[in-house]
Formats: sequence, C-alpha cells, structure tokens
Amino acid sequence: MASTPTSGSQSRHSLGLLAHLARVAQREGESLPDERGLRPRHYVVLTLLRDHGTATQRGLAEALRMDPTNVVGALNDLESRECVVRRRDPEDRRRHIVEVTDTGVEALAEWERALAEVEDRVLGALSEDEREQFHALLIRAAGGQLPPGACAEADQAPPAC
Amino acid sequence: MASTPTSGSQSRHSLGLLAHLARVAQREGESLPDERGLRPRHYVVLTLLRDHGTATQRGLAEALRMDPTNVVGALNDLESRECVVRRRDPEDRRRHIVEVTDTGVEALAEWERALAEVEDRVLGALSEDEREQFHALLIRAAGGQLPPGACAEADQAPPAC
DNA sequence: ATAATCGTTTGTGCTATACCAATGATCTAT
DNA sequence: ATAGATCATTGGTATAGCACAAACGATTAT
Repeated sequence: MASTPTSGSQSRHSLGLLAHLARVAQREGESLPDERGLRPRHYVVLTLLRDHGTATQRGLAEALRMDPTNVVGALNDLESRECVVRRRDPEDRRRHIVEVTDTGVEALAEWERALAEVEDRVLGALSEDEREQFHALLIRAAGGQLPPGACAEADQAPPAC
Repeated sequence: MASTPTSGSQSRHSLGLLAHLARVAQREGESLPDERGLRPRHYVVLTLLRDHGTATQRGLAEALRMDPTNVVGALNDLESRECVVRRRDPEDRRRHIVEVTDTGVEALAEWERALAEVEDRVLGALSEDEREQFHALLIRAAGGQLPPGACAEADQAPPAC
C-alpha cells in the first residue's frame, strides 16, 4: 500500500466522513413530514437567526454559504408563514434586518424535536459522552466558519463569540 | 422554550451543524481541479473500497446510501480510468466483487492531499488535538452506519470491526 | 449628478440523484 | 426441470437544489 505507517496525522481525512455522515442524515431525515411545507434550508436559516439574533440578508448569505438570491427565496417562504419578519435598517434603509418570530422559534423547536429521532439513528454508535463532545467540536468548528459576528448554536455562549 | 434548562442535552442538535459544515466543505472544495475528471462521489466509493477492502455493488449502495443504478455509473467511470476492477464472485456468479487498484489508491491519495488544504480551512478553528478527537468520533459514528461488514476508515482497526 | 450597494424578481442551466422499466445471467426452491 | 427471485446493467425520466446572470427600484456615498 502507500506506506503511511505511523498513526496520527497521516489519515486525518475527516471531510469524506463528514460528507458521508451528512448524507446519511439527510437521507434518513428526508422522510420527515413538515406540515408547514418548509425544507431543511429554511431551518438552517431559522437556526442562525435564533442563535445569532438578527442579521442582514447579505450576512445570512455569507454565513450560510448560500447564494443571496436563494436566501431571498427562503426568506419569502419563511415570511409568508410568519416565521420571520423583515424590517428596514434605520441606519441604511437599503438593508433589511431579519428577525425570527415566536412562530418561527416554535416551528424550529418542532423541527428539532423531530430531528432528534433521526439524530439518534445517525449518531447511534456514539455514547452520550461522545455525542456531547461531538456537538461541542461541531460548534467550535462551525463557529470558525461564521465570518461576521454571527455565531450559530450559541446556546451557552461559546467563548469564541 | 422547551424548558430542559440544565446544560447538556437540551440543545444537542448536531445534525444542523453537521449539515452546515459539510456544506461549507463542499463549497470550499468544489473548485478542486481533478485532471482525471472524477467527482467527489467517485472518491467516496474509492475511500470505502480502500478502507474496507472489497465489496459487492449492492453492499456499496447500501453503505453509501446511494441508489444501486447510480453506483453502476460511478463504477463505470472508475473502471474506465482503471481505478477499480470488477470480478465475478465465484460463490455467486451474479455478483461482482469490486476492488480498488493501485491506480485507484494513488488517485485517492492525490485527492486527499488536495483536500487537506480545504480541511485546514474548514476545520481551522480546531486545534490539532480537537481534530484528532473529531476524526475519531466521525469514524465511530460513521462506522455505525455501515450495515454489512463494511468498515470505512478502518485505519487503526477500530474495535467494532 | 454619478456611481455603487442592497434587496428583489425572473429566468436559465447544471449537477446530483432518485425512480421506473427491461434485459441477461445466475441462483434457489419446488 | 421449471419457476421465481436476485444481481448487475442499461436507458430514460423527473425532480430538487443551486449557482449564476440580468435587470429593476430604493437608497447611500462621492
């Protein structure tokens, strides 16, 4: 084979595993019914908004690595269901400040409740402790990915934020 | 809110973060040129084959959560580039046993080399130790997802396999 | 006044993928 | 031996998610 004898950093190729696991989760959870007609991408927006507070749409697009035009669409869907509101930014009236509503928070909570079962299946091989670690690492890793002041999943105010 | 105030398990919603991180990685790495004309999905197949040894196509489809017909296509691409070989299973001549070739291993190694830079960006917020932990957890989690006897990323012979 | 920016709409196209149907080879069971 | 199931394969269809481009109104900055 290609040698690589030692043990530590030679095969730390996590990205493939990460993608695979995400894929498993997606397929596992795509059967989740949602009476609201919202799709996963809507919930990632909601998650960011809930955990970060507010954001401009441009900020959302950057943080979520989504195309700005698609953010608009997602927000339209969310707004028509009263899950978010758009206000004009008084400091720059071109901007919209997006905020999650109570309805949105509740919708997200429901979604997460349903997702918990999927998570049990996907991360079933992990012990309770390991899941805790895993979650903490995810937060740290993802935190490094949010360019502006955004901080997803900032439930317990991670230090970095 | 949904109460559950303590600290640990109330917000252990890892799936959203997982998906987000995978998305970031994908977008970050989609610019990776590949002179072989192989796409990420080809490499996940190669990865499984290298780390598990061999597999039937049906096994691959299950393990990778891919539709069997699409597996055929990926294998055709890989075989035409001499990255894998298909042999008939002597025990059941309907089956094909797929095996990665030296060329395939090398192609995968190249790909992983290129991917390492992306990984540095995506997991940049994690320390060396944390990345190690993260990788170990991913292996365990993903290992629980491989139904047959398949065991992806079995570098240091994880106990479960 | 001019140019740049933000959000928005519309449309276009690509990629990945699931899905269905049909076929030949092979295995299993009766 | 016959019948039915299974595996890999091929071909075709359909859909979802996205990126991307072009144009517009409103607003800000120069």
